[in-house]
Amino acid sequence: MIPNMERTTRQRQAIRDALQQADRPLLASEVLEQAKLAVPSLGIATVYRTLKTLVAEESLQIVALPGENPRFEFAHGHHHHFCCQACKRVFDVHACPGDLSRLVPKGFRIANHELTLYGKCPDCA
Amino acid sequence: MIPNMERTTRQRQAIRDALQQADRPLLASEVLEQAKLAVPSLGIATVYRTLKTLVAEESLQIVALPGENPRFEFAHGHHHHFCCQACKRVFDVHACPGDLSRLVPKGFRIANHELTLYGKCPDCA
DNA sequence: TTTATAATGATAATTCATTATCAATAAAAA
DNA sequence: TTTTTATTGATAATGAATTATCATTATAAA
Repeated sequence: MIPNMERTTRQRQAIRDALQQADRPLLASEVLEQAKLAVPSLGIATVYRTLKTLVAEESLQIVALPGENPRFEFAHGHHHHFCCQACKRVFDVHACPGDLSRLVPKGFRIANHELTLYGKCPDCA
Repeated sequence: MIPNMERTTRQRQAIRDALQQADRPLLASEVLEQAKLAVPSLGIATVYRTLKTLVAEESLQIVALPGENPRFEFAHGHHHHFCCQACKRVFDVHACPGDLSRLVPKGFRIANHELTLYGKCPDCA
């Protein structure tokens, strides 16, 4: 069901490249769009298949923003995201607000957190 | 298409009550479950219709957590959410980390932010 | 009450992202 | 090369949330 990628194909390489070269998480549709530049015949089914395999082997992380379809990026530690309200692109934010335990009432135990910033990116500001 | 609620009905009252009495945002399914206690015949279509109207008139806010269906709560200013990994309930967090502009590179302009905390609530800790 | 019609609720339809199907293609072993 | 079979891609199917339909019911005005 999930192919284990025994063979190297142009399609898979193009999908990896698209994700590697983007410095931000990509939607499946964005991966298709980018990878099509290298392999115009690429189909969306291959994109989903490959994303699923890369997630299964923990090479890719899923970035789920509120109310948005999942985005994908190669795993690289704890970080947050900035969503440009103009161009809709999502950027990685490598800084972190740190300990947030002061925000919750006694009794709540924080194990993790996700922060999404909204605004204008440098290109759109 | 979106009814403007000219009439008061038991169903609408039950839906309002469910949302008002919960101190946390509810899924459409949770609204149905709660409101059914008052009006057992209540159907899911009426829940969605009423939620849509209340959102349209800006009485309700939509709370979109990463990878989750939308939740609904009566509007009450800027706040954040805590998602219990055990019971899956979402709690309001009224504190806020404050200014986060230090987290983003020069050129990014932050207009808003959403913070989701994950962990165990007092009941589950 | 009686009447007009807004609202309900069962359920069919829709939407849309994702997955399965399968004949054709291509990677890599023989 | 030739062969084997993993992979592809067009597209049909699926799944799940939400919305539309419409006959029936109930609100509130007359």
